[in-house]
Amino acid sequence: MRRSRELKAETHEAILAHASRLFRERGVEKTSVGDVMAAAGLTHGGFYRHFETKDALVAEAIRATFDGITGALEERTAAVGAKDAAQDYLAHYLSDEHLANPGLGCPVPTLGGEVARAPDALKAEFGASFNRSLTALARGAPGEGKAARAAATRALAMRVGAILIARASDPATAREVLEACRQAGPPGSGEG
Amino acid sequence: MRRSRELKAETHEAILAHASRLFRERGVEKTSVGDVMAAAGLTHGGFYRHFETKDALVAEAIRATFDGITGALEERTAAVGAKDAAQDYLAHYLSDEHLANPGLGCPVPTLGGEVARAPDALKAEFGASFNRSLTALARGAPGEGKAARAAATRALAMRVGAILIARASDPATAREVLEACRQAGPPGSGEG
DNA sequence: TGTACATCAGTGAACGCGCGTTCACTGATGTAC
DNA sequence: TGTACATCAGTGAACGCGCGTTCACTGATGTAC
Repeated sequence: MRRSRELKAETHEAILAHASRLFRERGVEKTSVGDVMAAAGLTHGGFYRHFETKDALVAEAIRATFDGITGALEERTAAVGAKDAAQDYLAHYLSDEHLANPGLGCPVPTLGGEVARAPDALKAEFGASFNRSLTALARGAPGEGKAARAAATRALAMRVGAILIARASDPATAREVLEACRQAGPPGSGEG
Repeated sequence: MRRSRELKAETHEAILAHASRLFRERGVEKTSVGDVMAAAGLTHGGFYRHFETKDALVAEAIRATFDGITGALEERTAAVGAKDAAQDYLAHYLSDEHLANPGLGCPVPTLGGEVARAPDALKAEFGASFNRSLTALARGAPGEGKAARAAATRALAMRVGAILIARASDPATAREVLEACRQAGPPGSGEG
């Protein structure tokens, strides 16, 4: 049953993609290696031909998830400019769609808590990946250099907190929190 | 080995207090019933004289944790006024001390992700408890009624996101994110 | 290009382990008289 | 107030279960000649 190199690479990507989604939907601890492999249409035993341990998968999946966001921001920046790309991203962040689809959304609210308790190596991976996304976002923030980056950081932090609170609460509270944060406007515009 | 009613009540409170701390430090899933009981100086078997299930402990611990914050805010409001109480709380939120001590800190960054994936009943408990804390905080925010509450929500959401990102990242990224958010100033002051 | 052999992607049973929960038990506390 | 009995807080062994990981195996792919 040996597969070709190309098929193996496809399998590797499929495992990563399903892991990325499942980790965000259910959390890392509640997602078993078997869950990920079954989602990819495989059995659990073959997992170790692709990753040394579950922890290695977690690190690679986190990087892949952030890289997807960074890449999408860069593509959108090329298409409509950095400012609109950043504002679109931040507006969508507080949308009902993002609220309802953690498996397709930002990994910070979904995985941040678990990563915070993980070994330093994973935090380094998370921090580095997060930084690349932040850099892409900051290109669309008002001001120069550090000031723009700080404004983007504040804008993103508020939205991360808002989504985290909203997802952990009843629907009425979720609505109120998102509504309050939508009123903040774009980064650097006062509150935001 | 039966204990008096008073001793049982003390045991109950001790279990709750240790659970509250351990859940915030390690997460709910990584904290076993045995861990909590051992921290309280007991063996695991007796747990079920106090709580029907681990889930019941989680719900009670989350309520107790938020109630502690709400109570502290109300005491501080009585002592120094609502505005200073709120500003002190928000300033401390972004402190290195809060960053380094999740077990003593706000339960939103530590437990929000796990609660987001929990049954609706727990989300309702979390939302209701969070709302009481937010109400206490909003008494110190500028403006009236809904506007003050919205300003307090934005100020808190930004800080929740900041601490979540900082704890999940390497120390350099953590420092940068906290520094950027400390520059936001008090709620309603522009960025907040 | 064709052949013989080595490699290895994926399978599925099995492992050791920690978990939440149950249960028989102990003996101090609570209660009925 | 004193006594006899019922209750039950806490103990520690045991349970069933799901998990991450290992391993012998299969057979298609890769490679050496």
